[in-house]
Amino acid sequence: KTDLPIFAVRQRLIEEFKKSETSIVIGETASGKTTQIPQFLYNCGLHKNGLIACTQPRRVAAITIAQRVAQEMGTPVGQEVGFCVRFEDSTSSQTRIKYMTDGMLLRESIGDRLLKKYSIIILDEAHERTIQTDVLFGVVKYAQVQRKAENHRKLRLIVMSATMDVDHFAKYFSSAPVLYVEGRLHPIKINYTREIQSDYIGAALTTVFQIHQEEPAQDDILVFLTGQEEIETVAQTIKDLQLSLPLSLPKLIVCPLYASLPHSLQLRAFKSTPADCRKVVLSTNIAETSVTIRGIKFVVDTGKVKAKSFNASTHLDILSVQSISQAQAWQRAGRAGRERHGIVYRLYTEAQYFNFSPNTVPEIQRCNVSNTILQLLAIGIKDIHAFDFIDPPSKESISSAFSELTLLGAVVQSGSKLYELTALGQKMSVFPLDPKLSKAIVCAIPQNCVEEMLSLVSMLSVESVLYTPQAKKDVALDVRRKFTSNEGDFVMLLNIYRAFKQSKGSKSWCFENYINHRNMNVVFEIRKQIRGLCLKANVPLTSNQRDMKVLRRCVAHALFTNAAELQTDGTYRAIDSNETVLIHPSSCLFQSKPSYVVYRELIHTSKCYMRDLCVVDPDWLYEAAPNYFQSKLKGRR
DNA sequence: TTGTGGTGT
Repeated sequence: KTDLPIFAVRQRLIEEFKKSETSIVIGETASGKTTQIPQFLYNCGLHKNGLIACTQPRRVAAITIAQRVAQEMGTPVGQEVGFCVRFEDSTSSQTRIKYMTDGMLLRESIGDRLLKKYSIIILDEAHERTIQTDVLFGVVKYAQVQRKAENHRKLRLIVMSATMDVDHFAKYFSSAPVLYVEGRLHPIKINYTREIQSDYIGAALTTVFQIHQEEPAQDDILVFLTGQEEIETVAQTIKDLQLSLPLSLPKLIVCPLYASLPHSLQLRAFKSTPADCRKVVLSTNIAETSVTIRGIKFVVDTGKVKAKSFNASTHLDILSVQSISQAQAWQRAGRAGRERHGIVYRLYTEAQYFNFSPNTVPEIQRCNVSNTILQLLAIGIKDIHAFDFIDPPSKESISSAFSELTLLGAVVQSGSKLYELTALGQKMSVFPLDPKLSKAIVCAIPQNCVEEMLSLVSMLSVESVLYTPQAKKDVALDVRRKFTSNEGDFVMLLNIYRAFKQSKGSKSWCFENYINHRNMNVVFEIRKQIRGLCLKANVPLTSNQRDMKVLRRCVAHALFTNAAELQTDGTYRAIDSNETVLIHPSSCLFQSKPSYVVYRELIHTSKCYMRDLCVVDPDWLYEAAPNYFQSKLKGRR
């Protein structure tokens, strides 16, 4: 390990850390900064017996890095070195170096805004600009100043990032010194197309076969595409085309890679390639940051990505194919040069590259921020407009969040631009859930159906638990028919949860019923966690197993802004936005036409569809928000 | 009559 480039600058880093309260460390992955810098600080006693936090955007990273560092220090995980992620905390009173997800540190700041148990906080992978890291920037900056003002122990901050946006970070952190650590990336040759490619999928196929015919086997290829369907189509095309190639060429092993692919199939992409074969990994942006594949020599970059954007006027999240940023293009290119020099084929011209925006728009400017705002208020930040965001969300996005939270009764306006948490909002902020789902739990308390609501909310908090492979679609739908309900998908989900519980979490039960076992286990974990939070908050764990009507009424009280009304032409009208919407064909209510429903979410594809529905009585909607519905219905023609 | 980039509490 001592041959890592970081050891060459160890002394200089330590001196700089001693000198300045805030430092910025720039270094590529594989520079060793994440594993070594916390150890340097610990070994020279700079933490003064407080905790050293090192935050990561991803759970897996927090866990595996902690394990590696513990091994290097020759101690079991959980003693001097530990990790803390949702559902799993390995730390003990001995722990001094704590790897944690940034979301976890943010949660802790609700209990102590000054984060007093930490003497050093390292924000790692800052260039990824997740919502949580962005909010933490403001929280730790405030904590540092305020701790000084209140004569608490000094808080030392270290921001670690790849080579992007350096000036932006330095400026935000009052011109903190920037320290560079050499990476270990091998040289990469970049090729652009000479002409603009109108068909990036066709261009990707051509490039893959060109590499395949000209380059030695064993040199694997990574292709960046935008989504599952595209990847499966390209995979099939490569397999088909391979049949017409000369037999003398090496065999192509095609490996799709995307997050919703079952784990066992994902693993194929990481297996080493047999001699005389070549691996082609067809991946979404999961291979940009979340996973690393060894042995990649060629990267084929289509320059496209599927990304979310938020429309504050319609309150809609839209997922669409967009051009990547220049920073993303370099991140992708870097995937080629990890073990030896690599070659990158960019399927766009150099002029197009210079037209890409230099940096990816931070997530906080692309998504609905209701949850973030609720969290900031819970931390104790009263004036959101004055909060020191490194890049603030748009005014429209913030006011859209406030109007949603006001409607839900979570906040009230207490000044021209000031908002306060209500008692309800306080209760809601206890749960690490979408605000509407937190409210559903609170609504269940007076109706005495808390246990059922915990199950439902947990089911609604994961990606779909239904597993419907295209080839076995009819069988899957048929075997799951026993769970469906004319009261809607919410009741169906509760039925599935109950059957899964009765099977004692059986994997074979899931297999037989076309249910995703991995996601069901997450449902169990979430339920256990929020049930624990209820106990801590003295929420009575009441149960009403039979009466689904009372459960649906609570749902109506919490999700009334997601209500839709049947129109005479058979379509629905979303009452909040007045848009025409349809029942998604995957819903168990697809064949029926209930007069009023609430939905979990809208997805905008070929049409605007409501996904996950619950049949409601319009009276329940009025009960929940009389003024809102009166004005909404007045506007009707 | 259909489709889900990736994370996280």
